[in-house]
Amino acid sequence: MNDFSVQKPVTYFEQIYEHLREMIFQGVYKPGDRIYEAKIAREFKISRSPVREAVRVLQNEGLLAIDDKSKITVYKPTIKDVEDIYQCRIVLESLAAKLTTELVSEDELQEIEGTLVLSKKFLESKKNQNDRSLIAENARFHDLITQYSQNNRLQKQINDLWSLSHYYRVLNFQGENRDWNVFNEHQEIFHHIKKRDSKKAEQAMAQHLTNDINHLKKILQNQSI
Amino acid sequence: MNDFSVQKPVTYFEQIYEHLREMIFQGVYKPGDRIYEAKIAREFKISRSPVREAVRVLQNEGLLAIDDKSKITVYKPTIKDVEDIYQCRIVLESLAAKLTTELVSEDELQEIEGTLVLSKKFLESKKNQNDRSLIAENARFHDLITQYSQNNRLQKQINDLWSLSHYYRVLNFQGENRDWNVFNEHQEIFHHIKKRDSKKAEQAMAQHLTNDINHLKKILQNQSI
DNA sequence: GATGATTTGTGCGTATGTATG
DNA sequence: GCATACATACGCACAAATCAT
Repeated sequence: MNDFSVQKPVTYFEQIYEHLREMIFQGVYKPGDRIYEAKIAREFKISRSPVREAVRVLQNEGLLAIDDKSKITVYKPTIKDVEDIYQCRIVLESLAAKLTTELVSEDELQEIEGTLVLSKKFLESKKNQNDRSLIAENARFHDLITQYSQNNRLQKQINDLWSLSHYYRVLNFQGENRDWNVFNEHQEIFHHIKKRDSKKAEQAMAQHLTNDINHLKKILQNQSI
Repeated sequence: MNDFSVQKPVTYFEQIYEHLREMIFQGVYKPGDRIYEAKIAREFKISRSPVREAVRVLQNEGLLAIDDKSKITVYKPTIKDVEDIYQCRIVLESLAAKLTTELVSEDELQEIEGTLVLSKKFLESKKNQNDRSLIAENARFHDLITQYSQNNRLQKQINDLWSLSHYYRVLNFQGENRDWNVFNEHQEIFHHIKKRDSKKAEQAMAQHLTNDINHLKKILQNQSI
């Protein structure tokens, strides 16, 4: 007996949707860049129909903007937008931290701890700035806490916001010791989760994200982006 | 000189998107109902392309579900889903109440108070159950508070959640005096906003929504929907 | 501006899959 | 099982709007 079963082929729509998302996250498409339906369709040798559908969805999510002349561009958040996004993230991710503290299993705790161990390793061995793997590990920390909250809707809401602030994630680690500060804040959050103190976990998450946005604002002011 | 300028014609896509949303809200399409792209296209004598795009977007929002056989149905939340949605609404709408308290103008305060005055009128004159205008006025109360928070992202997040729980909104007013209780809770929230006590406004909103979901769960258990 | 090349909005046909008798 | 009806996924064509020359 085996578990083989025929899978639904992934539609072009889904593939293009994921692809565009990835391109935006990885910075291949940068904020403000123009996107062409037709060009993407040609690139993958498919018709424009599935591409159009993907574009509409990404626009609804906010990752793409379509102006009154139907010009499609990659979303470029203003500073005010980023502040708005963070205000939402603060309350939603704090909720996630609270729920996760109440529900997390031992195995899951280990998973979270794993990201901290790795982060520390990266930090200590790090000579170069803007280490991608560190950023990824930090993202994973937040992501696991979101997942373990066992609230699908919360997960989607947080993910959407997360996507929208992708552009600023890298900036967040610039400046004196912000990387180590983030690490310490993550450790504190984890500590409270492990101690099953949901109230403190919630507060630590809120504080962490508040620090994030404050730090980000300081950096953005300096380089007047 | 006048301010005339030519407007972009509203695309079929947008019109269909709004239309489907409305149909779902108004209960013309009920949870679980199947939807046919082709049928909608025929109904409005347009092609299926714009309809497809609208359907994709609504699926992404969660209002429509597309199963592994591409069958399109109206989203039917489980009780767990509703609880998840409310957990999110509680933190987001509390944030909205807080922000609005800090930012609201005198005119806007009057707008909010207006919904309370109308609600009261409807309640007192009401002999029949499930008064549509009362429900609409209550929705407007929440909507104004969300708007006046001046956080666009928050507004979109709350609106999406709101859409997803539309189906249960009517149930919320069933049962002994729940309609009056809702009114009193709204009045309390308004009171704190007017007094510019953002902390209390926030708490009152959280309490109100907590009462809502508890009431809803009680009703759902009884009729084992 | 006028012209030609793109690009988007929409209509429509075909292939493939699913349900039903 | 088979044939028919119908639904969706995708490709393609055309018109109108836009942009560059």
